[in-house]
Amino acid sequence: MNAFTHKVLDIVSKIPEGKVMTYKEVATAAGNANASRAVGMIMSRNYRPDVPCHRVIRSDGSLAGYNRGGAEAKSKLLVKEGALLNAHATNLIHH
DNA sequence: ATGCTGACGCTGG
DNA sequence: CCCAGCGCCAGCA
Repeated sequence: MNAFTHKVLDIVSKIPEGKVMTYKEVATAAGNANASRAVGMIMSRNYRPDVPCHRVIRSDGSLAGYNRGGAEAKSKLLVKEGALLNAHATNLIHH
């Protein structure tokens, strides 16, 4: 994989519990502010257990997807960690 | 190599 | 507030 992808995985793996980053934030930190879309692609295809991809959400606060239990499990994890503070997004996922 | 796809993001109507 | 249209990039067929 290229440097960008590697960096993205590295950054995501370093997101502390209780905190979240947006796809854009990750993309920017990885060196390409406009590769937010690619970041999502990496998360969906290049998933691994050491990369807490559930802590990566959209800029608008919504959760996008999760390849390991669905948006449902993702929201539960975030709420549990105290990272999901957006009531609207939470409600959005929790029906 | 070429084209399409998608866990995105922003602007405009 | 909701929806449609573009631009961007790394995978994959």
